[in-house]
Amino acid sequence: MSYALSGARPIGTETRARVMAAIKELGFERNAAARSLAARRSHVLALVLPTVAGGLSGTLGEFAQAASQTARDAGYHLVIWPFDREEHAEVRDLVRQGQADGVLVMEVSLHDERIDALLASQVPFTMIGRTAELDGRSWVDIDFERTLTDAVDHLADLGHTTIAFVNHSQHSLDTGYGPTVRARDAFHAAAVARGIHATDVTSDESPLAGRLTTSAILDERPETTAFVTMNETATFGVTQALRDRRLRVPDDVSVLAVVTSPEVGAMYHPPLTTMRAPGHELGRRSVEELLAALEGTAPREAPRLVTCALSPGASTGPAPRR
Amino acid sequence: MSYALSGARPIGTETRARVMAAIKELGFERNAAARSLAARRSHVLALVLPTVAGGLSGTLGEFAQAASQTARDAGYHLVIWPFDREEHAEVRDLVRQGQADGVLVMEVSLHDERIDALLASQVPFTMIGRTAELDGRSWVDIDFERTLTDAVDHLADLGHTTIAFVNHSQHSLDTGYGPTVRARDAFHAAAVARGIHATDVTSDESPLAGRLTTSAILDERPETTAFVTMNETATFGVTQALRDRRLRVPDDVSVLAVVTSPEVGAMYHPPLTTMRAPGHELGRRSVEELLAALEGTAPREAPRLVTCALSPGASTGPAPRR
DNA sequence: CTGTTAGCGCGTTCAT
DNA sequence: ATGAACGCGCTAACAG
Repeated sequence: MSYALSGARPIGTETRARVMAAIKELGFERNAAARSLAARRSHVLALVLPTVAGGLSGTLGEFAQAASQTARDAGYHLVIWPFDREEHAEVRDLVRQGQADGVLVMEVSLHDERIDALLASQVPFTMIGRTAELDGRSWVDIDFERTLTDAVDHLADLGHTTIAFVNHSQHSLDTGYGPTVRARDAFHAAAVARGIHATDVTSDESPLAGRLTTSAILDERPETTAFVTMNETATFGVTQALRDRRLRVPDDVSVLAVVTSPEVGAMYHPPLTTMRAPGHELGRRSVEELLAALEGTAPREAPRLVTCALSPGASTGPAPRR
Repeated sequence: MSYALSGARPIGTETRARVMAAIKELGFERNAAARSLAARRSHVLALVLPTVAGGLSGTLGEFAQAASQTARDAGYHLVIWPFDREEHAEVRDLVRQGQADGVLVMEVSLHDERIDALLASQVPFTMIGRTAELDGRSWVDIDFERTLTDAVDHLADLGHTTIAFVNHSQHSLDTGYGPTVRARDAFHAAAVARGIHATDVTSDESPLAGRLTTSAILDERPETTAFVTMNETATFGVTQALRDRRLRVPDDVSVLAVVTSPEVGAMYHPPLTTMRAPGHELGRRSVEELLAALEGTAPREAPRLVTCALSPGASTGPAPRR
């Protein structure tokens, strides 16, 4: 068939016109299965994530949109494929069966069996996040070190000397979830660098847990004047606990929510100062990485670490006089 | 090849064993493209939704999980396919090109061009929600009539006589978004039935909009003692406005959030009484509908309308004495 | 119950 | 610059 028309070799202008006309008239559509079979390539990228990863939150939406767009511009479809955590094999088989050409893996932990399976089968993939071991792996991630450093600096510059950090759950820490581990370490390092009295705690992803946690911190360290939170759900509890104690934000206590969005910050009163999760950038970059791996292009040395920018709200202010 | 083994016809126990052994040893995987080509069926169901439909919210997660599971049990993959609103043709072409066998369409409006395109091309689909016209269309939806009736009844039973309803945006009403239209109408009908003084307003999907809207209602109708909200984001503003005016929940004013989840309700203080969006049920039912259409099975007459159950919180109570 | 065979609709290579 | 032929790896239909 004259189907090389679809871009493969030089074509006569007139011939092309004839073909295009025929295509219109017959309402012709290229068959994806036949193309995939012949070309040995599905032109599908799979975005796999744990089932209901906190319910496909706002950040995911932004990420997926950017990734989707980038993929489309390159002639690929991005499809979101939810899997339970235990289904390592299924993730790998998506590619081995030719359903997808490559995989974007979200919510990776420091030791992630899905990644082991992918590596063992030589399946092309890019991680959103990082395993502990990195060589030979393609990834993009939030720069937690930089983000937490900036967060601590912001508060230290405002005169705060005792800062608490409300992290993700203990479970996520125990299972080696990268963001939890990295953020904790970075917070500590930044606090030491600025001579800050630091408290860090984990909290389950619920407002109630955040409230209890915050309450406990205030009991133990009443001199705490600032909270950095990296737990969207628990943050609701943090502000509740402050309200319970008649502590005003930001006059008595400052709250800085990191790796979230101003939109979420706007749900509070006053609106939270946030450090925005760079979902868009991560989405674009991760697809670029994966495509480079797929097409054998040299994995261009672009930044793999993306930072969260400070988005001023009304929840951080100068430390109160004592 | 003896591949009918994979379920198509009776097989000798021993033959089966031999084949299975060979499969293990060679690490064999069936090729999806070849299967699709030969069988003229991709075994993929596409869940299409507008790009960043409010950021793939919590309800979507629940829906997707259930749909995904149901599809898998039937030997299908459910893949989430984000599209911009304007890309009607692309949605249709997914199936025409054989990328997917059928489509689940989310966020359908009363007059939805995507649906028109699907109908014109005879593509199998099921709507999550309903167009105005329904015949020959497969759908499942939330029972807004019932939900709003239950909501009004709940509050009326508590003695409230003036109730305000905070709906989705004016834009969604203007563009004929089913839930917005149906909920408004149902609220009115229910209020009339119970002799309630009803106010209904639309609000943009932001806390600020919810706050201003609520404030305006309280100015105009200070006798309002209860709010029904169907706008997750704006509801944050509703409670802020009440707090601004020193109105206590539920002593002075009751708040009932419908078509949301107790988890979201828990982000409030006190926790909101909610009517839970039946994401799980909708996900399961919608895939069942679509599969019935695909496999030519008689579209079994199961309920297409699913109701939201009341989940008690602490934000509704008896109407205050005047 | 089991072995064999003919396409499915494209990409690709080989002629022209 | 174009047409023709082959085969991607399977399913389904047909013999045995």
